[in-house]
Amino acid sequence: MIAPLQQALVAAELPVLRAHELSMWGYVVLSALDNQPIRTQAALAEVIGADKSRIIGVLDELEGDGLLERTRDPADRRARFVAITDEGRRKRRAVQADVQRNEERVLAHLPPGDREAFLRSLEVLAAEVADPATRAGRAGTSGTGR
Amino acid sequence: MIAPLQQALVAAELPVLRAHELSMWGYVVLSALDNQPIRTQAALAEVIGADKSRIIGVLDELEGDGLLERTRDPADRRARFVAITDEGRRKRRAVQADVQRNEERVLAHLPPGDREAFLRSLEVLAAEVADPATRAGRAGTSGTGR
DNA sequence: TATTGTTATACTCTATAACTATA
DNA sequence: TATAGTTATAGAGTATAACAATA
Repeated sequence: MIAPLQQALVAAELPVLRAHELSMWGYVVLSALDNQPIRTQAALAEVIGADKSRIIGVLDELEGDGLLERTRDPADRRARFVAITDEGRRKRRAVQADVQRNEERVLAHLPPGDREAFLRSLEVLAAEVADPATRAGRAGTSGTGR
Repeated sequence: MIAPLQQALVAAELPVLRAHELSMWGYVVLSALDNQPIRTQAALAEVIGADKSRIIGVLDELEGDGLLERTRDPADRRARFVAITDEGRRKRRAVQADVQRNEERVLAHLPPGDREAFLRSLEVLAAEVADPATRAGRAGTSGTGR
């Protein structure tokens, strides 16, 4: 049941992102950087659950649009700080507002009590899968195998 | 929040499917056929939200494993009936049992009330995205259904 | 030798467009 | 001409491997 739901949510959000000239991953990156400062690109990649090589084109584009800045770490000249700019923050929040409007429309037909419980449950479950150790022992869904 | 959740659920179910030597789409097809009889491959493809050309390899494999049968429609020799076999039904239900065990483990940490509301909401939302006409508030499918 | 960021390559899914055989 | 099923081709997205600079 979750699969078609996510599919529909993504489909509903794509036009919003396109209107702001932002890719899906671009939005994910800006959101991660707006939520907390992240030092290196590798750390950023891990936070958003992507491969480090996968976000490079995204970072190039965001930097070209002035939405973030990359600066070399003087202490370790291999690494690059990556930080969201004020303009990036503005754009991220504008997009987020539109996206949330979309989501509220989807949730509009749930009874208020169910709706609250649904969102609360989503947070619990998302935290659970993000870090299985946070909840009671060994959920065991982390076997990525490779 | 939904994206990583689905990702985790799929990741958790892949080993189950592999243990039963069944592909993701194979499971989807068997489930659709077990829920209701479907006449043509095109109709089946639409029910599961896939392109008609995409399920052919899946059907070939399922048929080779004796999990479903394809027979020509005598009235229209272009079309092929597609029906799940008893063995297919057995396999589908065995897999479903394992999959549900997985899902229950994920949901185990929700308070009972939230858990019920969560599943209830999922059903509402899934139906909503599957058939947007229901969004007007249980208007039913009285009229010309497409 | 190991690590950060980068580039290049290969693989998986998916969608689209031809092709056949019937109608 | 149109349709059901099939096959072939092309594209997006992703993962993996090789690479350069620095440690």
